[in-house]
Amino acid sequence: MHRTVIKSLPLFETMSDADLDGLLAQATPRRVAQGEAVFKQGETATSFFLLLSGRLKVTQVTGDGQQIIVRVVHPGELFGFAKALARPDYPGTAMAVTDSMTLAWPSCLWSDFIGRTPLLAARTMQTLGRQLDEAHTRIREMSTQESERRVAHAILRLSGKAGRQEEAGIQIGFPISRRDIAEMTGTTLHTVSRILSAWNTQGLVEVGRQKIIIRDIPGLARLAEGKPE
Amino acid sequence: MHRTVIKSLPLFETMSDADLDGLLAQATPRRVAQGEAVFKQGETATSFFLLLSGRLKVTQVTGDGQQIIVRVVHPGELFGFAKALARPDYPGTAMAVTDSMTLAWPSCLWSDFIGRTPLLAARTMQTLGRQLDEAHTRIREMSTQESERRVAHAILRLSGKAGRQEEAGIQIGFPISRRDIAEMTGTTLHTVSRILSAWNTQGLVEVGRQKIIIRDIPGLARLAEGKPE
DNA sequence: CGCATTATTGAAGGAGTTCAACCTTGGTGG
DNA sequence: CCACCAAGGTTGAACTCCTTCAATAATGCG
Repeated sequence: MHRTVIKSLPLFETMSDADLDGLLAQATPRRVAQGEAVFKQGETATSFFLLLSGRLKVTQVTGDGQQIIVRVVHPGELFGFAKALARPDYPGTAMAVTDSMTLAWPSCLWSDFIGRTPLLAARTMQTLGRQLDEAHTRIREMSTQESERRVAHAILRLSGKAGRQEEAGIQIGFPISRRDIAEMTGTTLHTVSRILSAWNTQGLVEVGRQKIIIRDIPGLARLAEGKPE
Repeated sequence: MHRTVIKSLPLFETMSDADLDGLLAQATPRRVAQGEAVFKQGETATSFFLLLSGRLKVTQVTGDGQQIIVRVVHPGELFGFAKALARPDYPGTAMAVTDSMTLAWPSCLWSDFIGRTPLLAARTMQTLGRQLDEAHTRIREMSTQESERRVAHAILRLSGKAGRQEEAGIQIGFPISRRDIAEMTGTTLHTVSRILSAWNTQGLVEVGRQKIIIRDIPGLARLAEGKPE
């Protein structure tokens, strides 16, 4: 039933129809409503997942209650593969920011999953590598850049991954709050609010409740690069 | 010649002697003097490496010349496996902080390398996962903690990986400057200097030129956890 | 319609950066 | 062998970006 969707994903493109069917036979589809969690930080990792549609955010909470957004999961991406890290539990909480569809496999099938096609293992490693690269980018930005540039970078990244062309500009294709952006950039919702308000006045973006439309991508990019206006 | 050393690494423990010999036959050993680079950021990734002895730091430079330390490589760890990310170039510079020994394989052997033993692929993925986890920890710390706690965490982590028991306490087993710590924690060498001086006065550590001896691990741990003294 | 969630904005305060000057240490070469 | 110098380290003072605290407004869901 999801065959055609999955078949079109780069992750599975080299897999034969028979193998794919075998894989799908063991998967459980699940609908996740907005605001609902697929799994919670610290829970035993019983499954790993593929996001078919919608959007998730993966968060971590620190001992003293502070929260950060570790990753945004886009359709076609694997998530919750704690077994790859040889971890018994999920390191974060995966929550739907829009109504989403996931496919779940039991964790014990992980080695089977990546053993099936050598390419699948390689692809997964590449995904991991890309995430690592992104994490290092965030670290670099947090170390060296002021918050306005970090927010600009974050929004540009989101627009690339989840941008929808509208008349007014490119809109981030899922609800996103000031707090979310703050948790992605290592600042406070107050600072984000001030920055977005300023950009709104300058005509760079158009903001609303849980909504951001980018009107001037090059302008934002210039800000992100730290160039003078 | 390095057989016994390598054989004892967890990475290769399940490999047969014959396979190991095959692998070693294709590897090139190389001595790297302190301060010398194994590879530089942006260079074409012609090889991937294993650190036999010594210690490396992997750094990245931003467009505007700011530098951060992405990772410290300890003996027995793989590094420079850009091919796993399907990257053509090295994302950072690997520099020896002590005289080191490395083993290099041509990049084209990477798929052969991880294909040889399924376990090797799994292990590499776990390594990648651990690095990702560590990166997220750094992001979390940089988002939520003041610099003193971050420095405490960084030093505790180093002492765990490279600590040497001395009479005065546990010494970090390689030369490390204030600047290095600043580049690992996202602050300035000035701030690190002030923090270490204060700790020195309090008897938590004993500092010297490129040298740190930890005298009170529990005390540092308490600081790292943000507990009141 | 009411209330919770999200967002805005002002004011005050502080942690850390930046700038700057000076001190230490160890290695090198005259 | 010791004088010098570069690299590493310390420390003060000013400043600033961002957080924190606080109060108010807008939005949309039940």
